[in-house]
Amino acid sequence: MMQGQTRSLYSLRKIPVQGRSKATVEAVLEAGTRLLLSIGYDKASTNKIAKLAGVSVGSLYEYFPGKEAIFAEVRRREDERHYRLLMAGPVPTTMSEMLRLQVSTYMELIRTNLDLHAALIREVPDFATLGAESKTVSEYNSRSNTFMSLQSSNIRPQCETHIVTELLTRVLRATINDYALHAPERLEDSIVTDELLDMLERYLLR
Amino acid sequence: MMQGQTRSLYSLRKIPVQGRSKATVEAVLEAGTRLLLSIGYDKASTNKIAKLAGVSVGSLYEYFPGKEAIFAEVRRREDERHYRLLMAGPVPTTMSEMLRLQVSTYMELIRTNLDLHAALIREVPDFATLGAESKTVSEYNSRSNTFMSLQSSNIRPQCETHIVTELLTRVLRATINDYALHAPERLEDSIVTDELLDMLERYLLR
DNA sequence: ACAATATATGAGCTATCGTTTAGCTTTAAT
DNA sequence: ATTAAAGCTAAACGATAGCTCATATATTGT
Repeated sequence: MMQGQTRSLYSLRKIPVQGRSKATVEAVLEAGTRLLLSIGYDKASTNKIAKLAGVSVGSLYEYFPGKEAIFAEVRRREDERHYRLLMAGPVPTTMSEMLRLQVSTYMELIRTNLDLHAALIREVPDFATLGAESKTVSEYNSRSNTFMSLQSSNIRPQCETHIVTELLTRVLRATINDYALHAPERLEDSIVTDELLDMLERYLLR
Repeated sequence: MMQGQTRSLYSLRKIPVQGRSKATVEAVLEAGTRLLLSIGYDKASTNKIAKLAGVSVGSLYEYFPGKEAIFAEVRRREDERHYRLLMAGPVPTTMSEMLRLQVSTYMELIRTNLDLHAALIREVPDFATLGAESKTVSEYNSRSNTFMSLQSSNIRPQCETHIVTELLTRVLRATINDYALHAPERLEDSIVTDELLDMLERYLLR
């Protein structure tokens, strides 16, 4: 009499196999994004999303357990795009290049769709996208880990390296997010990028 | 035939004058805080808040235009507490002391009521508390501005000082917020405070 | 051709949302 | 003592939320 496992609020309920159902899912994601931008997270109900998508609510619930899952999926795709951008350019060879890659890539990601990212940062918790690591993500992570262990001797701070790495990552992401939400015009100002980078470099390097 | 001005969604609709109405407002704020912690922002409705406060919804709407205003007020009070903490200790005399004051005070503020602050950071937009600057806040700000202009010659970065100040402020706040939300246990680790402070100092000072 | 599976529909359910209102009680000022 | 202002109550409104289900159609594999 056991029911099926309790499913995550943030993942697909079932994966579409035929073409039309894939189209349904895409339409829902598209409409969800549009509504997120136009009326905001709170007022974007599943009914409205389905209507705008030209799909029945029933169909929506076939694939998504609720609206959180819709936006989590939108975010997941942006994350994917982020990692692809990180992999796209030349491979960094120095710590300094690595930092510059991180900063400029994340800035670029956000700047090319500022409103969407602002909404995602505000509304979609990042644990929503935890779990299922895509191929791109795990590939990047292993590349990154290898790089870090090679560079570890060039790092100034004396405390445990994972503390340092974590700090850098958080400062970078949180700060850029903060600008995106509260002072987006600054993201156009290369001085801010430069100063942030300068700060991270001075901290990290001898 | 003009209606009264459209009021802010985030400020009190009318200020309580008698003792019992002050008690009503306090009870609402208290209940709001409790519900925010127990069931979260989304599910904390005005009806539930009123019920828990032992007050009728009507009374609640007498003073608050909606639930945003309730939480905005909670946040305003925490902000006030923040500024009072900043003013409480000895006045900093060097840039380095100033940075340490900022970091340790904000950490302390958050750490003493982590769950509440996490919820506020997540849910209550900070523009909600804009406008009406309390006496404490404006007093602190003028003290701080005076200090900064005295110290400006000791600052390393060459770009405009308001860019630098803004960057420091954002890095500090956003990073600590990020730890509060995603890795609160780190806030207990003095190494993190030290490293963050180190980063800010190295950036700012010669 | 024929099942079996996948997909789509949308009316309609229950619950709760935010909010107003009419009437009642308490307090303060004269 | 009277009265105006301040405060309080709780029922009730319409709107909308999330979600299900009975039914129907499309696709697939054999």
